[in-house]
Formats: sequence, structure tokens, C-alpha cells
Amino acid sequence: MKLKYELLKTEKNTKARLGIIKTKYGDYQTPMFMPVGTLATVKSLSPEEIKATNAGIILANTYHLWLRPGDEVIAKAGGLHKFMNYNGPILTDSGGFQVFSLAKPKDISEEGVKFKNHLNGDKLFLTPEKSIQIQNNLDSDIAMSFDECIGYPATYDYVKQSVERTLRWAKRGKAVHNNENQCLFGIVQGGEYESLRKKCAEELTKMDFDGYSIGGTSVGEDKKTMYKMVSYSTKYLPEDKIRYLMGVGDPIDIIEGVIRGVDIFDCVLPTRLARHGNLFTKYGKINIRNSKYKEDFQPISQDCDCYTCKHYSRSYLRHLVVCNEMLGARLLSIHNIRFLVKLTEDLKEAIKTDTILEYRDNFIKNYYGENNEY
RNA sequence: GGAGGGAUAGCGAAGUGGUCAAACGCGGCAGACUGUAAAUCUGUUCCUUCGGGUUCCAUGGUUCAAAUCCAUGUCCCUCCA
Repeated sequence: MKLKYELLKTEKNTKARLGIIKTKYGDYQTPMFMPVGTLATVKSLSPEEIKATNAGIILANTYHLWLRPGDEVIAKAGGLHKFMNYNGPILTDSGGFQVFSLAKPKDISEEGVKFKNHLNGDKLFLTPEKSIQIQNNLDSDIAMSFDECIGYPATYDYVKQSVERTLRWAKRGKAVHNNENQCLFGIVQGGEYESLRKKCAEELTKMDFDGYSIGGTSVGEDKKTMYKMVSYSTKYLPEDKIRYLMGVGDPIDIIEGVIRGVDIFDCVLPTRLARHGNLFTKYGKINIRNSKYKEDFQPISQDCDCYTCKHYSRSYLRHLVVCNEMLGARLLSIHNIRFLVKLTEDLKEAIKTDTILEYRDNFIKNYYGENNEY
């Protein structure tokens, strides 16, 4: 069964939306944050631990799973859910982001993208059709169109031809997509240019996807530009479909995204930062390795309800991280994911009470301090 | 008792006349990270009022110049008896 989205409410003062995603695993409210599990694992966490953060959908990656263990293996295992023992919705990215992070301009052609296998140097060729076929084998709940994610800055002319190609790729992918149980999302590109974002969003909408992603953000641009990119995209997307801002997970970016009409987000940030010793708190990010936490026996956050905060002190967590103990990465990941999930839960309440702008201002005051330059 | 080897920054370890305040690793202290080539990467780590000052076991010497050569001493290690 395909998952379904329903818009419940739009906030009075902004474009923020409260919605619900109905799936065979249960119903999930939006706005929502989705943890990233590129290689069919949210690094260091078991499915039970992921669920304990109250996260719903998780991500996996087409490119990475294609290489290892191979989508055929996962198909034989009975699909990604069974393979990784995740009894919840899974979204697969198309490999489009790897076009940005791994491929060079000369590797990108109309037909598809040449990759050098980053593990052994083998030559690989990924096409829109191939990406959809892999995602079909993975049997994720939401598949992404294969797009070209470009960096910033990029010239209007380059972005224009790139958007046109992304649209052709979206069409090709959709043409071969035939998994009744899997949603397929189109991806809005267009860089910082409103006319291109508009064109991309409108053309994708005509193709009638199950949902729409906003891509090409957090690729080097400043926050103001990113927010413009988001606004230029949501403005031209249909109200009755999910909007997904890809790869964005800085707390303030999530809030600003929601205000601009985004429903779901994913990001490696909480888990990567955790592995690097950084933690989200209401009062800003902290680096738990800092010596000032050596004898700090309070939890990361007094008011956090995560497993880590309920049971462990900063001092102990610092000890684990400094000693490079695996449990450290795990406990910190739990906290960071819970922080972002909780943030979206708070945003839902703010939408219900039409107070999201106050919520944002208050959040910024705490997160960056009274005299912040934000 | 005899023969040999060694002592370098918090630790390990290069360097054996000038380009040496001294490679590199670890440890320490900070920073970065946004659809994960990331348990990664970057900076910093004698003192300093940023002009400079004081270092390579100690003391004395050779030299324009010494971590580097010589003498003596101290301590450590290996082998032989």
C-alpha cells in the first residue's frame, strides 16, 4: 500500500503546514525529521533505538546500496525493511546527491552519470531508469527521481540546462516506475533562480508525482539564499502533496523551512555531529569533548526526554567520546536525533496554535544568544 | 670487573656543525561538518607584554656558528665475567 498525505492545517501567519502521512506502518504527523541511514543503517543505532526517538521515516541511499551489498541481494532478502529489520517507512534517495559529491561535470551526460566506484575504482553508469529500478528492488516506500544536484554558485545558463535535464530525467524515471506500493517524488532544482525553480516545480507538478522534493540546497550558499530557494520552490508546488526539503537539518533551517511550507526533512547532521562529539541543545551546539565538561555531571539538557539525557552525564559522555568508545557515538546520536524530532513536534504545536513566528524568535534567542547576529 | 649503546618538547621518536624553536606519531587544547567516499577533516600545542626570550641530561671547552664536535660528571640499557 502506498502511503498517503493529507494536509490538516496551514498556519495563520505563515505557510507552515500541519499534515499527516498515512502508511501501513502507522500514521505520522508532519512536519517531520527523517534520520539518514545511507547504508541501510542509521549509523550506530538499532531500529528500536531509532523508534525510541519517535522518528518515523528513515532514509537509505540507492547509490550506496547498489554498490554494497547490491540491490539484488536486498531484493532476495525480501526488501530493505526486512533486510535491515526496520518496521517503518523508508525513503530512498536516488543517487542524485552523489552526482554532486562524487561525479565531475564531464561525467554527466544526457543519458546518465558516470561514477567511479569509490570503493574499488570500477566504472559505473547510473541512469534515471537504473535508479528507479534499484529503488524498486530495494522496495522502499518513497523513491526519489534521479536528479542533478548542482553546487552554488552556478550560472543561470548552467542551472537552466541542468533543470531541463533533471526534468527529462524525472520523466524518464516516472515512465519506468511501476511499483504499486512505492511513491515516487520529483525533485525541484533551479539553484537560486526563481524563474527556474518555478519552471521546475510547475513542470514536475504536471507530471503528477506523489510528492515533491526541494533539492540543490545546503551546497555552499548562505542561509538567506537557501531560504529563498525554498520559498521559490514551495510557492509553485501543489498544496495537497508532501514537500520534502532534502538534506537540511540544521535546527534553524528546519524551522525556516517549515515556515516556508516544507513538511519533511532529512539530514546526516545529527548523526555525523554525534560521531564527532557535537550535541544540539536549546542553547546552541556544544562540543562534549571540551575539557569544561570533564566534571560536569548534569545531563546534556535538563529538559530533554531522550534516553541519553535520562541516564547519562556530560562527564560520562565526554569520557566515552574522548576514549573513542562506540557507545559514545550511539548515545550522542540518540540525543541529536531526538532533539530534531522533538523540534518538529514543537513546531506542530506552534502550527496548531498559530504561534510559529514567536516560536522561531524564541528559539533563535536561546540558540544563538540574546545578541545574535542571525 | 670488562665491552658497547643511549639521554631531544607531556610521551614516543627523527635530526649528528649553520637553512633548528627542532620532522613525524601519540597525547592535550580548540574548530568545522546540512539528500554520509566522514567514528572524518582542519588548526594549535616551550615562554612571551608578540619586540623578543630561554631550550635538545649537567658542567666546561672547540668554533664566526653546537641538539650535532671534544672533556669530565650523572643516570639508563645490552652483552661478557
